[in-house]
Amino acid sequence: MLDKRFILENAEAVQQNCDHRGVKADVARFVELETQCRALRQEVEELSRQANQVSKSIGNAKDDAEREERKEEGRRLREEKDGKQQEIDRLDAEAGAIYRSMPNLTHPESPIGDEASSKELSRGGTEVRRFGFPVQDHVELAGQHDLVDFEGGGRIAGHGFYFLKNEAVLLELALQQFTLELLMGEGFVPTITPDLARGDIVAGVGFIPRGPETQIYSIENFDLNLVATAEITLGGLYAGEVLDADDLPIKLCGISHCFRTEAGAAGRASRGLYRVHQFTKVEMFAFTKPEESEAVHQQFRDLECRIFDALGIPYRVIDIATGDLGGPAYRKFDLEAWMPGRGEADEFGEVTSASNCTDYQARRLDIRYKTKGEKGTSYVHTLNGTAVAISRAMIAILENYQQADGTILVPDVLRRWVGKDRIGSTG
RNA sequence: GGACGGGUGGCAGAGUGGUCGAAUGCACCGGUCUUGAAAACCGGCGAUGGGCAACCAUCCGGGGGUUCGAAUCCCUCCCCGUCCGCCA
Repeated sequence: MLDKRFILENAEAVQQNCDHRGVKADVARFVELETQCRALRQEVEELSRQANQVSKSIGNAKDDAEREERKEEGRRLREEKDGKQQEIDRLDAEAGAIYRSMPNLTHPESPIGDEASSKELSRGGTEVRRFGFPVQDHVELAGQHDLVDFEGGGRIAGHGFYFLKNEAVLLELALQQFTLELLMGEGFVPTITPDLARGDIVAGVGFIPRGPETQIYSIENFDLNLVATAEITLGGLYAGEVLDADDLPIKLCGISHCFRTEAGAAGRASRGLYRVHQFTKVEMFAFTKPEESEAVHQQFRDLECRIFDALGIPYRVIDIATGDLGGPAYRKFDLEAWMPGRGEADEFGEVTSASNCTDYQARRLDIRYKTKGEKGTSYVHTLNGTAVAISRAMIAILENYQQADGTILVPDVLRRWVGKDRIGSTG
């Protein structure tokens, strides 16, 4: 959510921002409705005041007749007030629909344009490898070493589900351990979050919990949804609360399973583990003061880079263009890892994403902070970033670390937990 | 899942139809006293929206209802606690 006052005072800039982001929102209409509502609210206030006065005067009415007369007057005033209130509710519903569709403001450096305008900012420390042998993709490698059972997953839950097996299981746990250790060293509080969340939390973070285009699975007969990311649970953690400024920034990381319907994604590059309905992810999340959020956003990006540098996987960092930003994001950096199995045309695949949502989510979730000795509260800024999404990291590891003899090396930093340095036998 | 008890200002905790936005205590802020601090005493102190201000409106878990009037009565949902059941 944007600040309504800001919209009223900067309608043109807000409209331009919506246009840049490819969002159809009639800002002028919103301003008109909001202005009407404000006037009506004044009238409702005045009627409330009068009605309250009448009610208070009933106690000292001199007889029953006067009492009845004043009751009638009270009834009349409340009725008039309710009528106007309904008018407000009607206008407000229309204004609210426009309001909710407005995306966050945008960082001045974000490239303007559609997906193709996104800008590469940098490359990771690991050079793209030249293979002297035919490259296999992760599905072939996983089959060869019995690491993933797609057929089994399909049988029990449908296409897009899978069993991890053998070293893939060890790799998943190793990735979690490695990432957690690194983040805890940076002051993140580790959590394992619920995998389900109530509808209001899901919506507050910015996902649509139900309906035809939803990306979210929901539980029948319960107001519960399978989370698409721990951003939902971590962001919702302090919904409705006023945090102490001295406690900021609060940096959390959360392990959760992530469930996505991937509605409408059929046909896109989605072989194997790339686009699945369930995976595990370690997510970073921060609540900050407004002036801190840019720095924390950079930190999130740097941590993502450190993780993939440590894993020895080549990647590029992308500054996402306005047309490709989700509603809550003010600015977004993606890491795209080199996945040689994807083929010449599209060898980089998204592995992480770090967004600064400024106060957009906080306003919707009502998360504020208060500075001791100062009056009033302000909205915090929220940030989220992928530390590691296991399924995609797994693709990158399998494909980048494959050897001429068909074995797969285990990245150095994971060997402690995997307990071996190579998947498959060289003999 | 069942029974009962609860959800009120930063916290604790009164308040069961009418000057209640709400006693009291703690915390907090200002002052007196003190070399300084503590204690004691005096004063202040909820949030949001509108207004330069006086002031006004709204807010007692969420939503709905009854009433001239609701923190208070009714319905409903959510959450917390205790006990019982079930269970890894």
